[in-house]
Amino acid sequence: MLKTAERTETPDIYRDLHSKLTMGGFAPGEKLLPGPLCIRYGCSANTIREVLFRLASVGLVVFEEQRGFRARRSSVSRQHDLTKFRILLEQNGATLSMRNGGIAWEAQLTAAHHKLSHIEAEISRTGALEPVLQLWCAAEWEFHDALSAACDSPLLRETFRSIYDQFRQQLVTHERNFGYYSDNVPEHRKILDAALARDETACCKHIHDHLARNLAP
Amino acid sequence: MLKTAERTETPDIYRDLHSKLTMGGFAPGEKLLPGPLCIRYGCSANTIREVLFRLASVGLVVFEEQRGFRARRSSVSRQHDLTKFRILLEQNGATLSMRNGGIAWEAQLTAAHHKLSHIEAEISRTGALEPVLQLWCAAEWEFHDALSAACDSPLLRETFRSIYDQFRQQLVTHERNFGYYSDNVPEHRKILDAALARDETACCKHIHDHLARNLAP
DNA sequence: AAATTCTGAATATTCGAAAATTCTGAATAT
DNA sequence: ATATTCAGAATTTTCGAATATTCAGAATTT
Repeated sequence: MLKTAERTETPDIYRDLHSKLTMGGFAPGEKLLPGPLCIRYGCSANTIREVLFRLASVGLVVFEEQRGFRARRSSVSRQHDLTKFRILLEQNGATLSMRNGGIAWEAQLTAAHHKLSHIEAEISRTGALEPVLQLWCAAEWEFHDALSAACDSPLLRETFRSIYDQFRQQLVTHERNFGYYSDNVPEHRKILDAALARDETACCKHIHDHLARNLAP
Repeated sequence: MLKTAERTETPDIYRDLHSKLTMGGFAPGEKLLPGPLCIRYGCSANTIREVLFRLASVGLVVFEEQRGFRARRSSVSRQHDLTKFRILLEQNGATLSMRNGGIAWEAQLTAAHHKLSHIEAEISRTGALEPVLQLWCAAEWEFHDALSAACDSPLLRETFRSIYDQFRQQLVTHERNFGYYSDNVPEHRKILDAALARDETACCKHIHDHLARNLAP
């Protein structure tokens, strides 16, 4: 009924922190103190605590009994682990989609790729990622999500969402360009073509190659 | 410092509810009301809420904005999804373990199997699962966990733990015997032998066959 | 010097109650 | 009959304060 102007709704707090965590708004391992966050969002410690528990459940935040919450620490081995696990899920999701998916899936995947390639063409042309960063992130997720969209496994998709976000969170701490590479354009293309051609082997290979550079350092 | 006799520690509440949820202590979809649980454990609604959030993060409980917590609903399609995902993770974890694992892993796996087969022999002999139910559950988990123990992927293992528990939670609602089958004995044996022989194909096949009956109904 | 104990400050957790929301079923209207 | 409205009850969510725990550095002891 009565709502203070500065009061932020709980789901909004969740979204805002989620976005900050996946876009480099916190340093790896940084303590997430209820105090300052209460002030920032105009709510009580309990509400912050609840939101942080929910972020912990998708792996972006780590909770330790009696010592609060931290943004995930980053490490090379974690980067590798996330990459390998992501490859596993994405290859499997795509393979199942290629088997189950029909016209609707092809349309969804093609549409997602079209949006993404349009944005990536823009980035190549201007040479600047910044102005379209939000758009690019959303489009890149949408494309990769669409790959698994017809796999018919809620568990796989939910797990993939979580792993994708953690992967992204990890990446922004290591790389300057939020994980954007100019090679993305042909790579996304190859994945799309193989998927539409129902070439499981090729599609898995291209997914692997697309992500493999994160296994190097 | 001063602790009431009936007061239960938060980690204990978590463990107790976790165990109830995976052992059929709640009906599928049953509402988990803070009120009664507060009384049961002698704590405030907030503490219960926190524990339920943590159980939601491992998938045993479902949280819906403004309408509280429920034990997971069960369905055939969820059973299938859990089974397929579990097979994927377990095959992958075992395969990686066979490649990375050394003597220590073999020893751990053998030990886990030895315990498990001892208990299962006991069950076969007496025909009664009940008296050793807790032991059997722990041993069955330990064996399946040991399969992935040397896979060198914390993410895979953590995800597997969560899926295994949800699988179990699902099973107890459909089956009378908590998922115990007399065929378990030879099946576990085959998995063990293939793993020790580093026969990846055979091991994956036996893992699949061991779980495949959950894809039927 | 190294280890241990103390101590105040900072932080995390829990509480009991207030506020907001959803649910239930009876009363009314279509 | 079916649908809609509307209290009252039950439940969820949030709050502000009280309690308990951890942390960091000074003081003490080995």
